[in-house]
Amino acid sequence: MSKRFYITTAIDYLNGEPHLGHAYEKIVADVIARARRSLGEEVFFLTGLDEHGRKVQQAAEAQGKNPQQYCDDLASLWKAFTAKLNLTNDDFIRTSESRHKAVVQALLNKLHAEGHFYKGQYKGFYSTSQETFLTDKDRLPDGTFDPFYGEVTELVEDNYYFKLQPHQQWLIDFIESNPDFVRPSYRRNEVLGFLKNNTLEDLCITRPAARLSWGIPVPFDLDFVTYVWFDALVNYITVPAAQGDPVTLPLVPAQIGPVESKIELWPADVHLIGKDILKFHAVYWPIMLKTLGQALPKQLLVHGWWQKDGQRISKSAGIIVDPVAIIDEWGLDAFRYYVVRELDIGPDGNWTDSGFQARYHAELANGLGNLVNRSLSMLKRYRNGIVPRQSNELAPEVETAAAAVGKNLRQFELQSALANIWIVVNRANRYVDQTAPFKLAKDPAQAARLDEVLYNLAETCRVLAVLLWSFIPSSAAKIYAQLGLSGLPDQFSSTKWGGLAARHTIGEVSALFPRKDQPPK
RNA sequence: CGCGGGGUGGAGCAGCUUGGUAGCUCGUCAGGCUCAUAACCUGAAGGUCGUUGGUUCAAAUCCAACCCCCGCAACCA
Repeated sequence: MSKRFYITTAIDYLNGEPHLGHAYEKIVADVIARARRSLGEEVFFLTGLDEHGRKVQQAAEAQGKNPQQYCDDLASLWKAFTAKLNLTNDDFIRTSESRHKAVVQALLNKLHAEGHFYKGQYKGFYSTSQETFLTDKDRLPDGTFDPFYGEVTELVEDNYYFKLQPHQQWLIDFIESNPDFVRPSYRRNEVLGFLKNNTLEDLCITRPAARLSWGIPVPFDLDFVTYVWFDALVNYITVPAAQGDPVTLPLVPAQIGPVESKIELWPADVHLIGKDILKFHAVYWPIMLKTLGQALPKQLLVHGWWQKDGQRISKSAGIIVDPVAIIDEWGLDAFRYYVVRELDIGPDGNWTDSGFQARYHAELANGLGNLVNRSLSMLKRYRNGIVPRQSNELAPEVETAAAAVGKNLRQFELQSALANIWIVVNRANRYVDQTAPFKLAKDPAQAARLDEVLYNLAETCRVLAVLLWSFIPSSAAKIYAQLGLSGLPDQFSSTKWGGLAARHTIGEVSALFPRKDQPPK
């Protein structure tokens, strides 16, 4: 068995409900995963939750729950959300799971034994009421701390530190010699700029258990729990280990569950992350992996943030986009389509309700939906839904576009892929006008020509379903069903022209994306 | 001299890596069509591509300087 294409998302910190940003990242990952499978690769898609840390502990206490119970309750909500998004993840990691603890502890022991850690003192200003350290950035203009923090005292505590400084130079060299390691390139420049202009400070990888109990105990010193970021990053390798990936076995001497599969995953092909956590993934994670003797991930794909109406998303200010509400009103595929079409992977984007509705109507309803509807309706009406013999008039253009889409998908250019798909949609709509099948139908002498036109339209719809599969799978499946085809349009190779057989009978026709000119309420 | 992102017809964006008729969606105006989800198609108006200078036969695209906007505490991808 060969190594699978392994793609991960960031694991979401469990202190609230999923919002637009979470949904976006997961959908992008899912589109990439589906596309790779469609292109014939074996894929493993991982997402999950980051559950440890002070904020979770506090939130649990506020609700009178123990942290595990609090996490279990919220985790079921988040898992339901992945289903809501129709994600095809192959596993779902939770950092409070025993398999994860086992791996984190094994890695800590290994690194400790090899001398990568040392015990040192941390000195800082500590707010007892908020249970947090403050820095100079937290000071008010007059130098004091906000009364919100209560009594602030200078506190000294022991912690374990991970030596990073020895790793700075090779990491710079690695990033410079691997231009695709961080994408887009401006994010790569950002990391290089940081590494070249700063001396790496050692990473504090523990917290005193007396102060923070909700974490993974440090196996060689039970007075401490693991720092959440060290804990969280390891998730990417926990799952390969749990799946029996041979290259991770040296890290986990103890078996951590049923390991019959031996799926080869590591190194990850893509870590899809937000721009805010780039440093953890581009600096700390590579160093951790290198010291563990593991290969580095092939690529960090860094996406931007969404704004809403030009303003930063903010729960406290009520500036939010609730993905569940949008999906319930407009359908999942409309949501999946919009976020991928509107925002390229990299820049920040801006959600507006009017922009969403404009794309829904112009591109999904009027463009794609109407094309399928008019094409198949005419086939139904003029030929009783029976596919005429093959005609290749649109084949060259459709195949050219399909090739471009295939290339886009391989390179994670999802926005461009959709643009190329819509070239086909627009071409086919123009074709209807140019050939006017509704006029041909009135003239018995034009029957052969009408057959040609109807075949080209139906076959174009079929190819569109295959091209659209990764993005809007339910709608792509609906197109296949309306064409009377069994199975799913999930193999890119079937974009090859001529898949519809003569004399095949299509299914029932209905609107894919109904217009909503009078929005409810 | 902190770091980064951005400034393209009325709105929102793509194009810039690998210089060579400025493209997309919406909106506006005029026309066509009637198969289809008041959908589709055609044409038109509208841009000194932030400013200035440079490289070049040729720059939105490369280089330099400058101007303006946004993000970099927390909730948060």
